[in-house]
Amino acid sequence: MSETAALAELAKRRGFFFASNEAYGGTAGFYTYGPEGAALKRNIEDAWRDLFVRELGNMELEAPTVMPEAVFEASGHLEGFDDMILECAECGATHRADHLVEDAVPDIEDAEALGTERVAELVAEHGIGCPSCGAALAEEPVEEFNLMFGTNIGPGSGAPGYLRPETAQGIFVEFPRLKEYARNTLPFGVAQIGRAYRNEISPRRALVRVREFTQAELEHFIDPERDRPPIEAVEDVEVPLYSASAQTGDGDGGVERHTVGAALEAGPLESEWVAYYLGRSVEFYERIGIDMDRFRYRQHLAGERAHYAADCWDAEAEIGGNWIEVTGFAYRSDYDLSKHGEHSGEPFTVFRQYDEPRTVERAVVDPDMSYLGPEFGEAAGEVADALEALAGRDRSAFEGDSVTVELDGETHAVPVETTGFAVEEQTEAGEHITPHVIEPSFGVGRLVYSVLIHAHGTDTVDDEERSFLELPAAMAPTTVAVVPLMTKDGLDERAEGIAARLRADGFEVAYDDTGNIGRRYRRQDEVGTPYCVTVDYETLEDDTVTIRERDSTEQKRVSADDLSAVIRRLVSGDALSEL
RNA sequence: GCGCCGUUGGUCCAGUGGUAGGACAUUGGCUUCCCAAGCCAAUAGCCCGGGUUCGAUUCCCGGACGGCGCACCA
Repeated sequence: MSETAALAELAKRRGFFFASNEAYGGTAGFYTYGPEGAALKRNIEDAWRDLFVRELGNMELEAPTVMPEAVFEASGHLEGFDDMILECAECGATHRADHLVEDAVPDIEDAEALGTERVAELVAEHGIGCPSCGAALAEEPVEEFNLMFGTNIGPGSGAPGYLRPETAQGIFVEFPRLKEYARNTLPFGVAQIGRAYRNEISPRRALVRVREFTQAELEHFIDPERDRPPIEAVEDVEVPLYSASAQTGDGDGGVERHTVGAALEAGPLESEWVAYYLGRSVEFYERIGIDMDRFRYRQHLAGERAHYAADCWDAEAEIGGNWIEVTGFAYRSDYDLSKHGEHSGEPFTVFRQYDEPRTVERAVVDPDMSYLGPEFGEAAGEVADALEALAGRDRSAFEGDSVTVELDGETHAVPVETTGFAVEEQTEAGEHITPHVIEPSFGVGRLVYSVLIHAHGTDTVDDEERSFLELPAAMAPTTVAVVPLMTKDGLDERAEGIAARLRADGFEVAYDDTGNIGRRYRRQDEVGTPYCVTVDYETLEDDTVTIRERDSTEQKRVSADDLSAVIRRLVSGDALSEL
């Protein structure tokens, strides 16, 4: 059985994840995390939060999943997530109509912007045929397919809304308030863990491509001219880089390991900020249990990156022979905030003070409206505006006795003394800038899946095959299982007492007294429980128990009183053999 | 979305035009002083709809779901 098939079987049987709504035939693209999976996912999210929110000093928010249409008009999703689909009546294949037109007509590069009707006309005019079977497509309608789930906000159909296709917009749209919260000072980072929705044409491969998924995103707002990441914190971190040139065959074609510092100096890393987060993320992947030998950072190819992304890398994990994207690291520049600023009319900017206030000379006017009014009638206001504009661009026009402005092809002469023209010195403390954004965007479901695939293994213990999940102790759904050797002579009562105490001390504890002891160990191995505590006859004599380690199957006897402290040490990384 | 293949207890599979069988798992009992052991018993299934047929889990059509390929993946 392939590793993906083996994991799918395990995931279903042991409650990690499974297709949703199976009682009703199932719904493609939706998965339910079972008890083990929900716990693992939560632990991974907490690890992410611990690093990207707490340790890096960022803030976290929680925004709605439904947003009004205007947000996606601004973000570009309404247009950009909309595909033009054209179906061939002959063979039934569907094609991107805009791509067909772009391929067939040399001077058209963005057919999508032309609209469906025009694209349909172009298909007919150029006699474009079906790439699959060659049949003429002239009679086929070009249809829109939007990857966003639409809904209505409020009764009726008055206010269209969409389920967000990425969590990021929930942060961007709140920027004006968030910058207030951040006391108008850059840089600051805002994180969010939440659901996003895409009505994928073809959901595939378990948790890899689904229609509802969890993202953990950080939007780090910076002043592109002044802010630098604390790169020294990560410059010695080694990162496996799969550069664009390696992918296109210019390089040696493989993954190269560099330190962040070296890769910034000599390439292929370009942006310090992206490099910083690549370096930071290594620790995260290691902590959650990604096998770093099956992991790489892949640089986007030139044609692959979004038009606003200056430097873009994906973190990819190898699963069943395929590389899947688990994180996108993008330098989004000021694209998102600028768009929301333009569309909303609100200031998506931060005031940046100059080091020293600057004194600038500025030509101003203060027209005497009691003259302009009677003289120019209803055009007076426009004349005044024209004077102000003229003062800004050509103060020499005000040197004579009269100044001439042109309005709708008509020239108007205005006596200079009525314009209130003056050159003033003004002090400017700073300017409004639109912050740039660095966005590490993690797909939580894909991380859960990668961690499970990488952790899943089999070995042989006492001639029996064993299936186990080598999860980091801190990620495991259950930290410790308490098992009595026998369910008699009071061993089980004693074990229940120990389990209760461990629970009171804050551990995720399982208690199991069914079947023989080996079976119970294997059960815990299979869901990744790192430690089993066994209560045996010696426990009754001297109050000691054994701790069994999942990975080595080795055991060590410790005092029941020390149990919580010992397990705490083990979870934080101490080895059982060194206790 | 298209094409090919598939869908049988919880899981993995066998099988059949006369409504099914195994393995593992699960539960209970016995046994057992540390790694899925053994014995006994129990629970539990033919994806959905329509058609053909005396009778369909089996054949045909459609749908849902899954795997792979193509397309798609701002």
